[in-house]
Amino acid sequence: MGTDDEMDRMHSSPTARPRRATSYDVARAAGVAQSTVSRCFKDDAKISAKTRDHILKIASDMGYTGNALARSLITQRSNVVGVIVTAFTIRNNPELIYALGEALQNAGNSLFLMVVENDDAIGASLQKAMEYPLDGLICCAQMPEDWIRQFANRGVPMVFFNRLVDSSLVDCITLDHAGAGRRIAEALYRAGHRSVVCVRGPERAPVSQLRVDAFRDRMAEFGIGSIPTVCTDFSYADGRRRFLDLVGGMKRPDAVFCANDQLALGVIDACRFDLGWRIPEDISIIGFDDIAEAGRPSYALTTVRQPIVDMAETAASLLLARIGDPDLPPRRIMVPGELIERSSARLANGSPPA
Amino acid sequence: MGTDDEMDRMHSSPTARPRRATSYDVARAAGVAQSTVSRCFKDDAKISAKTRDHILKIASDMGYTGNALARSLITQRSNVVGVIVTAFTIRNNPELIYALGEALQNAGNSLFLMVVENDDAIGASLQKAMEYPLDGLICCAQMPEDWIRQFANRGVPMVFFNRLVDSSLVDCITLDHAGAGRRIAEALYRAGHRSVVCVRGPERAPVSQLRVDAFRDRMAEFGIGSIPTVCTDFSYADGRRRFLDLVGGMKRPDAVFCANDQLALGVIDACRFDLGWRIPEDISIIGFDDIAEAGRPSYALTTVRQPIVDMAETAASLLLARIGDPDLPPRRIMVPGELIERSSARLANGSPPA
DNA sequence: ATTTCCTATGCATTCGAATGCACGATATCG
DNA sequence: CGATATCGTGCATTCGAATGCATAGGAAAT
Repeated sequence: MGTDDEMDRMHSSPTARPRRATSYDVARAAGVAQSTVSRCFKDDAKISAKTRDHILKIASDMGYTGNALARSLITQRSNVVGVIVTAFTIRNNPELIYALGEALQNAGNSLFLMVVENDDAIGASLQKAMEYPLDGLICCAQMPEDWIRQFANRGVPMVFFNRLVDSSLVDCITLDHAGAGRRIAEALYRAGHRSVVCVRGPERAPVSQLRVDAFRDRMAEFGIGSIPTVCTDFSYADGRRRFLDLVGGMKRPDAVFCANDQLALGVIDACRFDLGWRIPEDISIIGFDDIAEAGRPSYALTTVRQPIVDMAETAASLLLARIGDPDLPPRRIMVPGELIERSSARLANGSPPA
Repeated sequence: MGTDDEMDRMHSSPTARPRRATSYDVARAAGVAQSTVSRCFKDDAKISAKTRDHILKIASDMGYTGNALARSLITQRSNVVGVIVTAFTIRNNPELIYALGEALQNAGNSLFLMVVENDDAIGASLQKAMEYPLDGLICCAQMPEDWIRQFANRGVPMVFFNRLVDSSLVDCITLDHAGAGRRIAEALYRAGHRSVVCVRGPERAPVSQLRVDAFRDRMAEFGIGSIPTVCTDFSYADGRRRFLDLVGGMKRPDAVFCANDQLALGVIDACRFDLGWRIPEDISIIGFDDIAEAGRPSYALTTVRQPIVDMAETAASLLLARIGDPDLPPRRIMVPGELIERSSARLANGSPPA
């Protein structure tokens, strides 16, 4: 014979969303108090082995699982970390997402992902991130100062990834984009290249700015002041197209510096398939990032390696450390980019190109 | 002169995590009840314009934001959707994550991302997903039957992506992998290819199985029963290496069917750079997915297009629809794969290869 | 057998927002 | 001017788990 309770449940409307068992349900079934059930799932709790086993058995029979929401509400700790990424980052560095996920999950955290079209469209995501009591935030996009202050006021630790934020309230990890840009300028100049062009990313993309501006500044120091440059959306197709537009009206340049590898691949294909130029005999091409395709023999792209997985792991541990101790001094890590010499550019010391 | 309250805050320990303003704080400051503050943020609430403006002003001054946790607890609706993806999916179809994120975010939902190394390592993520009261789940990995039943029991709508689940409890959307596999077999056979090999994904990867098994079955129907096949981890490097192992001990085959494009790119490079075989004159190569690189002139890979962004959007709307109405009949959508003919395979009717 | 002590358990409160209900104030009508 | 409807607000409860405090019960010590 069922109790009234059971009858109630059986006769409830078929469309009613099934209710999950709560600690009260388990407590009632086990003949103990709710607090005792709660204590079953804490390691340090003082509870007799007998009761614990009894309750655990019943809990598992009923399919009971703690409710993370209720728990977070009372403990003031959600174990959820927000991650903000741009469309570009997802497409260009998918590995980053996976590495962040692994690192955070292994430390017992969950990942609240916010995707944004670009750095300017971050508003709605930040609003969401505010309403959700996140334990921390890893941001791979630019964030306005006042938002940073708001998060800081609420004690939400933040780590910026490839965005150097000028604030003592947050941690940063970034590649040394500028340093690598200079390095490339030096390498090209030393190898005798004098007529150089640049294929940038979007006008306001910080990463592209840093890379290309440093390159141009260093070249200017070498006396090479005029460097034809074109902006793109960072994609293969746009790189190919705009490069063709750029060189359409000029003498063939010696070398091209591209703000990322996708662009460089586009430029390579433009040279090979549209212009009939040989690489690197006719023109040197250098990219940035060292994505998987750059290493393939069809492209063999000379580029700067961005150790994205290492950086992701570092970002995660920076954040976890600060969650553990909010009073840590702000840290800003700058990772050097390694120049990977393949065969898309003549970099060896030699006679200047004809 | 500060009030006592202010003094308290200033003298509190520097390590104390700052407390965010609650609806009670706002209520006190505005001289109203907490319930009135709460009503300010609901559209349908009956509240005078005057009070609303007054409260909203104070709320914004105090930097008040609703607490999504507390709200979800009482409304039984979290507006958070779980997404489970494998490492392979992230690497191979990063676009999927972005498209899902966009679709879900535009509908007012947030994304709870769980990354898993492969289909077998899904357990921990499912545990997390259970504890979190998610409004729904999009799963791009295989899930054991009993877990599916558990989620269903709790009324969590689920959509499987590229995993055909034999359960009336969930929705599915998947490419017609088998159909496309057969299609490729037909195309190759019709073009005269008789000596064919396969480069598969991991032994137990469902997607690889469907594609390759259907291909082999169809070939068998044509009387081509023995098809040398090798398993890989789905990566470029493994594809290249294992293909070389495979063909090392045999006469050059007419054609290769690869379970995905990464593998096909590896095979192409193996032919070109390791074996010196011309494509497609010496050998036809067909891939699967139509990733970005497949379309580039350096590869010009003939492949099956998987419309991943469309599929992601469909998956999101399937889920949102079911969240809105749990009694919808289970739907299983099978998307046809379009054969994209580029120049890595001879498919035109012609004389059989020498 | 009595006291002491400790362990295991229950009780009550808390986290922050949503909401049904009651009630007071104001507007509307006869 | 009084009766009634309407609108706005407050009160109290709820969601589900965690935890400080009180206490019952048993074991150990005397």
